[in-house]
Amino acid sequence: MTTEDKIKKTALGLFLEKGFERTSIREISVKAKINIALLNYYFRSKENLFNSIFSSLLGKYTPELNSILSSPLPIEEKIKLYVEEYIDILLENPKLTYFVLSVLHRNPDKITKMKIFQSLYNTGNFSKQFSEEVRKGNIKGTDPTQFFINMLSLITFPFTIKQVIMEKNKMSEDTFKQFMQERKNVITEMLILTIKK
Amino acid sequence: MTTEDKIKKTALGLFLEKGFERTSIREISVKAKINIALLNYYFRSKENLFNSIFSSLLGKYTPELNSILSSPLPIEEKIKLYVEEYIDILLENPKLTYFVLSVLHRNPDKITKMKIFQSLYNTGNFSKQFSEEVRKGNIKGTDPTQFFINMLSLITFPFTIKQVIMEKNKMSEDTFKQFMQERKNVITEMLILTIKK
DNA sequence: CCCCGTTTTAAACATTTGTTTAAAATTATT
DNA sequence: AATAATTTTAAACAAATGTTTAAAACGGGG
Repeated sequence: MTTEDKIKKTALGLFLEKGFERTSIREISVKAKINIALLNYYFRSKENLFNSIFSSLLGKYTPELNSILSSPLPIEEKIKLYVEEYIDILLENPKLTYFVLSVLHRNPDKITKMKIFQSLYNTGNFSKQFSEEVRKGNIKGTDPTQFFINMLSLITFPFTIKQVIMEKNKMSEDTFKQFMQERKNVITEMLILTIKK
Repeated sequence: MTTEDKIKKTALGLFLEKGFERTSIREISVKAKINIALLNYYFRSKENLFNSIFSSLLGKYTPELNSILSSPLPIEEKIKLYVEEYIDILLENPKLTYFVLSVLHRNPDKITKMKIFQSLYNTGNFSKQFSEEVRKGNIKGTDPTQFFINMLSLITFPFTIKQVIMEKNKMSEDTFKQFMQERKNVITEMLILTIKK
């Protein structure tokens, strides 16, 4: 593994675990067993390192989600696939949601500029299809924006309070995973129930 | 206003806006127009100041929400009231949800100890009533835990991505408020639809 | 008016932070 | 093998952080 990759991998782990400000570049360098100066040699700054990592991470997951949303599938299929895929991603990376939120709240002004962010909430195609189905009389006339936010909320929020859920319901890591697997159906059925005539 | 209150008020504003680590005690003291040392005179440390503020803030809102959950109202009424009250609280304090999440992720181990946290997710009474209604055959047999998390997700998550929602849909501050007002019905109807036989 | 507890002040403290420097080591090129 | 370019190193930098000190200012009660 190259030095650059060692840095990125170690830093990602720490950023996910402790957040940006609570992770020092010294901690990264010690854990990655490289000299501190290398951090500023490969990336120009801590901020830059973070952005690089953040983009890589989102770039790893967003294409799959977006391809579902922009596929030619019927809307109910699409919802089902999206929910399942998104939950699978978050089961693989449970801290992702809070990670994204923390970036959002640290740089509240930069949102517009970040393409990677827009691709995470790429509702354009979906909303169009949704409105079309409403027009055709196939589904109930709900606000597409409200609907999409419902879907996002139901999928992602539980992961931000994972510890609370586990604590409250005395779950192990495995039971939580199972809980989220069951949740795929809970969410899908709920969403489809809302739009079904 | 007493010095202590000036500190708490100023610090709360900054903590909400920029988070714990990005807010320095110097910034607080300058903005509150008090000497830095007073911060450690009244509260013993920055951490302590934060905890004090955090408890005050949650203590201001949780009782109302808990009184709804533990009231003798029928479950559908209860859901409606809870959704409305919670959204009203968050409209008044939109950063509250992320604020709580940031505490949760900064102190992932301390959760159990914090009583104030438990009172925020005080599902005991509600789940009991929910199961009872299922037993009586009044509502569909869904998992109360899943249901409560649905409710929490639908209510709180949109506030954590407020900027994204506003940006994406070109909303002003006022249209966002209106959007969340409409959302009260969206959520209530959705939740009741899920449990209605 | 003076004393005493409370409150406020200015200054300094030790650490930690991200970043830079300039030389050394390593690798690649001719 | 000699030179050039890249990578790594140890050390230092300035700035910012939370916290503490010890003296000063304040205010009410005897």
